[in-house]
Amino acid sequence: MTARITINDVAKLAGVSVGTVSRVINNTGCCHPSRRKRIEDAIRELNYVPNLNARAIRAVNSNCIGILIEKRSAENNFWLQSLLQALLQYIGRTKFHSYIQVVDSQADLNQAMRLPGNADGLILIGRFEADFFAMLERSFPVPAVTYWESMPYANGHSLAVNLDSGIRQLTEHLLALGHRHIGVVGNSLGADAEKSALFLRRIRGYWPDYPESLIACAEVTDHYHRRGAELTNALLDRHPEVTALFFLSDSFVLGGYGELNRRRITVPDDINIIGFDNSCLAMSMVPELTSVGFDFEVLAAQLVCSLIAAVTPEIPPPVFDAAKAIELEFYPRSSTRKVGTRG
Amino acid sequence: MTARITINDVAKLAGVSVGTVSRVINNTGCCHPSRRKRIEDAIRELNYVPNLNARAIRAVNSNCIGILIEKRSAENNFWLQSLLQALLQYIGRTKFHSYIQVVDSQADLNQAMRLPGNADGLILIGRFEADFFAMLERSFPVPAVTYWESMPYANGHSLAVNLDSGIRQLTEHLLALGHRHIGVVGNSLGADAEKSALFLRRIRGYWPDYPESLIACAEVTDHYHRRGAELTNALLDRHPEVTALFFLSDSFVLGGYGELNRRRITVPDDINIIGFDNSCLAMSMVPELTSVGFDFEVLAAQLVCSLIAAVTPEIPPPVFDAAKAIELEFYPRSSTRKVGTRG
DNA sequence: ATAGAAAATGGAAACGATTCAATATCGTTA
DNA sequence: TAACGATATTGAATCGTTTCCATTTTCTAT
Repeated sequence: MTARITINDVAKLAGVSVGTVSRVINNTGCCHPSRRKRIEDAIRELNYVPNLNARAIRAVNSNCIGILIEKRSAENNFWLQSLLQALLQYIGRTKFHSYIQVVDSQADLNQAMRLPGNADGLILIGRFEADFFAMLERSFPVPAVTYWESMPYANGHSLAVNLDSGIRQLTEHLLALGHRHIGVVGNSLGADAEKSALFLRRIRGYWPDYPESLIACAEVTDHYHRRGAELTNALLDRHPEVTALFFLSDSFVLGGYGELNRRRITVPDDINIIGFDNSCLAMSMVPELTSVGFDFEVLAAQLVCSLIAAVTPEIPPPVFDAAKAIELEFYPRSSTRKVGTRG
Repeated sequence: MTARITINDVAKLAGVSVGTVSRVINNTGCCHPSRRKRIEDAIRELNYVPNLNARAIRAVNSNCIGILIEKRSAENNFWLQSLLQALLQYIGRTKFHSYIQVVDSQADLNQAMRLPGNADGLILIGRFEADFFAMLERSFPVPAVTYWESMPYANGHSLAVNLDSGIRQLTEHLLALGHRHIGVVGNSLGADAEKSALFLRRIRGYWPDYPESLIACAEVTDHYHRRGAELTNALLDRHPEVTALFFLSDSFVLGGYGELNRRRITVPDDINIIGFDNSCLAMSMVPELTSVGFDFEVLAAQLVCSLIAAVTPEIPPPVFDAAKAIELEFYPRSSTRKVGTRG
């Protein structure tokens, strides 16, 4: 385990001072071309890589974005992977680098001591406790962004989400295909509650008699798959006439799908299904799942852009207008089809 | 954006020197109880959090484990999430903290400049190019562990995997249930090739006439789900007599499952299916997927323990014998059942 | 009460980078 | 050629921490 190569080694080999090397690396100030070449050669020859820790201590900004994921959000969901991928890809196109950290917002805040805290700004994914924000504000006073849930945090900025327009698109899609008996399977907690309420209001606008019993929601905190199967089972017993199922979270889809297979009900021939989240599951299933959800590339771009804007006030305004609400996109795929038609 | 609180602030408030504060925080050396309490109070009052960057520069070890994920492995697979979760959980029980970084092993190695490189050791997930190891060896001379694939890297250590014993368990399970016509769906590239070869050898031990046409493998680099459906389709056309399907990677399961649904073939009543990887998909499907794969908690423990052992030679030998090959576990679930029985 | 050992503490160097003030170099013009 | 401004470069201070060494305090045993 040889010693790590430092900027001093480079300076010595190139026969210049460390300050000059630093300036060449960061492209700040000028440098004589011949000298610059000598330094760059030395860097290449030694395989020098700057120590980002040392840089982060001294420099005003570390060019690092921290991605904090709430622990529970890291479990039992299929969209996280897609979002992370999009975030990392977008960050990769900027001058920033990033690290990911999973934090347990409920646990003893002492564990927060483990936060590297060298980031210029934070992207928060999932729902954090208020205590956590308080700790963040005191101990890591850097800008932060999230979406959906607002942040009780001075340096925090939350992107608004236009949930209702997504629900509207979905409702209109199903109605346009000729569906009337649309069942809903989901959680009665958290975001799902908001979704089902919006859906109910929407569909009653078209069909005032839509019965609440078509909505099969229960309090679910784990075993989403199994509960998805159970809820689907109960719903189909209660309303055998349903022609479409709306799963409020993709986590419920697999269970519901299994129940359909058990009953030898085929998608989309016998029944249409639609998900929510646009997770990787939606694209991986066969037939592919029609879904409402974020365009993760857009969401990632929004989050990163508005964070960078907050971190470096001198840069021009971000590509995306952070003040504008994020729209949910509608992704029609092969799990929905006009009623009565066959593939 | 107030200034960050440093160890100096704590020392001033507690009326001691920074050295003493540092010693109290790190529990190194002794400290008078009354003074210790005063310091701890000051830390609490100021919400002081040590700057891990500064620590990492000075200290011989940063108590940080870097998790490097090869980019392609982060896409289109369902086991990564389970493994990461297990890794983070296990690391959380040690004195180490961690960061995750997705690196594109194929991209210009300049992007490697973005590696924080403050880690005491690295856990590598996925298949990296040889160039990457060379870069790692020169620029980040810290111990690293991975599994399955061996590492052409001086400081690297790869845990061996006993693939064959996992295949044996699976084969014996299916034969014990009465299956003879077992179809295989998977990739003809990479690890899947190894798996199918081992399976073929195994099953011919019991059933010498097992025809190679039951193995439906093709070169797949993306759209695993769709290819899974296509391969399953072709296989069922060719061999309508199959009573069990072995999916070499869980990525193929969703597509295959969709094809079964389309044909109104029910699992496990009409056909049994078995996966490989023990991904979160296996537990999320209904019926739950019988699978062969790593017990991710064990794998995570092995990886972390052997890395920690490499990082701190003075600690007692790890809980797990790093020299011993990792066994694949067999997880019987409800997607397999004795032939001819009904639920 | 006191010597000596043990424990606790303070002060300063060091880690590897950036950055700023001071200095050196260069090219241009009077 | 000397003076000047512009540009390059150096050297040192600095960031927040750990760690070493010297010093002071406390404890124990005579």
